[in-house]
Amino acid sequence: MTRGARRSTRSFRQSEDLPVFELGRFLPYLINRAGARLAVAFSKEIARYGIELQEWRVLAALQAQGPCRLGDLAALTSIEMSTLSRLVGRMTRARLVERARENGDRRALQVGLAAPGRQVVAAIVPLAHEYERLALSGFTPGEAEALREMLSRVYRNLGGLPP
Amino acid sequence: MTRGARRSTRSFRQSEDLPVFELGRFLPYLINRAGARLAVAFSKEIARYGIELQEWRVLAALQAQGPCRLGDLAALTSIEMSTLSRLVGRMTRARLVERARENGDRRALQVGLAAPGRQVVAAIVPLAHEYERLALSGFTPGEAEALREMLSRVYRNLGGLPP
DNA sequence: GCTAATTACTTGCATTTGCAAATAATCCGC
DNA sequence: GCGGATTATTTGCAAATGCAAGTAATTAGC
Repeated sequence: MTRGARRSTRSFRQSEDLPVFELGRFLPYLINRAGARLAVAFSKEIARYGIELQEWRVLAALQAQGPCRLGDLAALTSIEMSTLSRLVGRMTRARLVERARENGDRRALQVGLAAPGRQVVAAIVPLAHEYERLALSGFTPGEAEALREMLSRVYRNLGGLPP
Repeated sequence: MTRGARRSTRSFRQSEDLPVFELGRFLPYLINRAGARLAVAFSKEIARYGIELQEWRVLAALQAQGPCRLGDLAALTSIEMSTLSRLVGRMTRARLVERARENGDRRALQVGLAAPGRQVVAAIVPLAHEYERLALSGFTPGEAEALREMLSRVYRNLGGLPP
């Protein structure tokens, strides 16, 4: 790594042997970039309902899955447990969700949509679909489906690392 | 929305008219989920170089694009400007990057890799590629390329909203 | 060439985050 | 059924974040 590595003076672009990293073809970059745009735009969109993005994620997950444990909700939303714990606390105070200790296992928490939360989801879901349509402008249904499927595969491929 | 909406007692799953939101087919969800897994796993991987994810994003962008302005770097990394300003400050103190006011327009900042930063990128790039390979396990080259291309399209589709 | 508007970044401040440690309830093997 | 793991969630704390407001340099209009 040190052999003949005198810094070239000729060009502006870095060089130092290493073939330039191809950011524009790097999958994590492409995913992050698309996700960030989606997130920023959609956050602003739903701000008028007084809902922030993480809250929407929780609401959407609960609408889709029904009531579930905090841990399940964390897995479902990709929100870290301690963050989620506090988030659900706030959302409970805002009457968006309801919390109750589970019968049977009283360590566990059962989180479900509260009535006002249901109303908010009902209002936002159409917007969400509109955004998805926008994101997929120019895609054939087959392409859109392929994209969904491949993203799921990527997700699964990264699943079994923790041991 | 209030008509006959007595809360059903029979089932556990929510209902309340609204067709259940299909989270598993919702593109923003799929993107966020894959991105979050990638981010968490890769963060841990590079922690042993004392580098955090956002720092890696900056380093990778600079390696790929060469020196650029803070604003460009913000666009390139999807990191918010004020966050990036402070991040680049820390990275400068850590000798990962170098900062200089631009000649010509002295408001602007020119940010480039410093020598130790280059070493760190050189060490991490192979890991990054390994992660990408892992994420794309079971993909044909054609599929991988299609995925990249579709993610770029999604990104572009969401570009022209701000007016 | 002077002033107003714009651009490029920085900073103050209130909040949110994430890790690690704490708490609380269950489970496991005798 | 008792004590030590284990699991589910919460909380303390330091650090990171994002918005809005501030600063500094440049450009535009006259």
